[in-house]
Amino acid sequence: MANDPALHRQPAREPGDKRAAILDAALALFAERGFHGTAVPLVAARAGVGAGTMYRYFPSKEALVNALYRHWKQVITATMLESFPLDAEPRALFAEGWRRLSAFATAHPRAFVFLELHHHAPYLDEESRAADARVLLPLRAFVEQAQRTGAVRDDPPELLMALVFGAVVGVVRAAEAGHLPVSREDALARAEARVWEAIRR
Amino acid sequence: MANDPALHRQPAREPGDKRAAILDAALALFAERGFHGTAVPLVAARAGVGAGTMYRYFPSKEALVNALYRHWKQVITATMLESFPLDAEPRALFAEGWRRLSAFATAHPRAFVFLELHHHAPYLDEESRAADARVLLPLRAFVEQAQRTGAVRDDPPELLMALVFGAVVGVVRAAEAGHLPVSREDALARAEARVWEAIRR
DNA sequence: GGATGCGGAATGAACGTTCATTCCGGCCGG
DNA sequence: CCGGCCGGAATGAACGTTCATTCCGCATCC
Repeated sequence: MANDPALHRQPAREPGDKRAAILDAALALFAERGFHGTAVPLVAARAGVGAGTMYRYFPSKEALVNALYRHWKQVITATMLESFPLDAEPRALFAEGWRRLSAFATAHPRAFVFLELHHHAPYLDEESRAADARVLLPLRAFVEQAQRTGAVRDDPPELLMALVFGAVVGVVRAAEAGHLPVSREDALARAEARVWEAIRR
Repeated sequence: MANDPALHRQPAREPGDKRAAILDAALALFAERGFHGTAVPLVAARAGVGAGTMYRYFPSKEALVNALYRHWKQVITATMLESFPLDAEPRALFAEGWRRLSAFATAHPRAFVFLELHHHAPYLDEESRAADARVLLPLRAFVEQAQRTGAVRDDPPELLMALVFGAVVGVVRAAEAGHLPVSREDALARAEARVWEAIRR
């Protein structure tokens, strides 16, 4: 920002520098105050740019929130799916999936809250909505495979996924609010064992 | 609403009539679009009253959302706590608590979503925040009692509660979004058995 | 090598719109 | 008739967005 002397000594103007600053500021504010509760000039101030500069990088506030949503959805999708050990045992598969989701929530808590808060919001466009399916479909396939081997209960896969993901969100939000007497990592690790008991046969 | 001729022929003006209409309209709109995303004149139109009339019943938009929050928090608190069979077995206690929460979510799905969405929002006042503790503290006591009898795992009670409540929210939201191949009641009933497995010793 | 001027990025004051809130003329029950 | 309640037009503040202007690094020229 303006009080950073380095900016004056070394311009260090990499391209995308400000774009990243805007996305970062928008993530924090949208996660905390919601889309309608966040004024564009406020995002600009937090990003350390002028209000007009926002519109050099994003054509509108809606375009900004969509870009942000897609960016983090893409990160969480890659985190969950990249080189997943498909051939592992169901129990190990669940542990690995949980571990990856926990790692994302721990590394990027604001992004996790943001994605959860803006899920299916009316100002997200088709492309952003479609991004959801890209994670959910492979996950559903894992559940069905685990059910076929008899390791997981025969409830509807969507129900089990809603239950598991809901539990993760509940624990992360409680940790974020400071309601838990243990660290987020510790809480998520303990919850993993509990939730596996919920879905295993 | 405005196109109901009965309103003109028979005033049928019970006291609190319009107040209830306003609260009902606000519930639907706040649950769907959020606080900042909902314009006051829109609430008035949906309630079938003039924009100015809103301010005869609530001094401000903030006062309206606080009244709404407190009303439904009070309803869910009464639903959960009233004449609870304290002396029952832990398994039956859990079943009854789950049944009551499910009944509330089924009877008032918009209120359930609204309460969840506005939990700890910055425009809620101290009184509204304090209402939360009135449900959570007795529930925590139940968990601790069940842990003492050895029926429930010895994880932090807050963690178990976050996990259970998160799972309920996850299932309700999935049902609300039409993502489940079974009805909300059916989904919640199946999930009850699953979640008990998660927390029982 | 230093001065000059150019081009695009950045800026923030200003614009039209939308919002929460106020105000007032009319309407309805007594 | 009259008094209170009501509706919706009016109001000012705040919003998203635009645009005339400034700023800055670099190439060019003397």
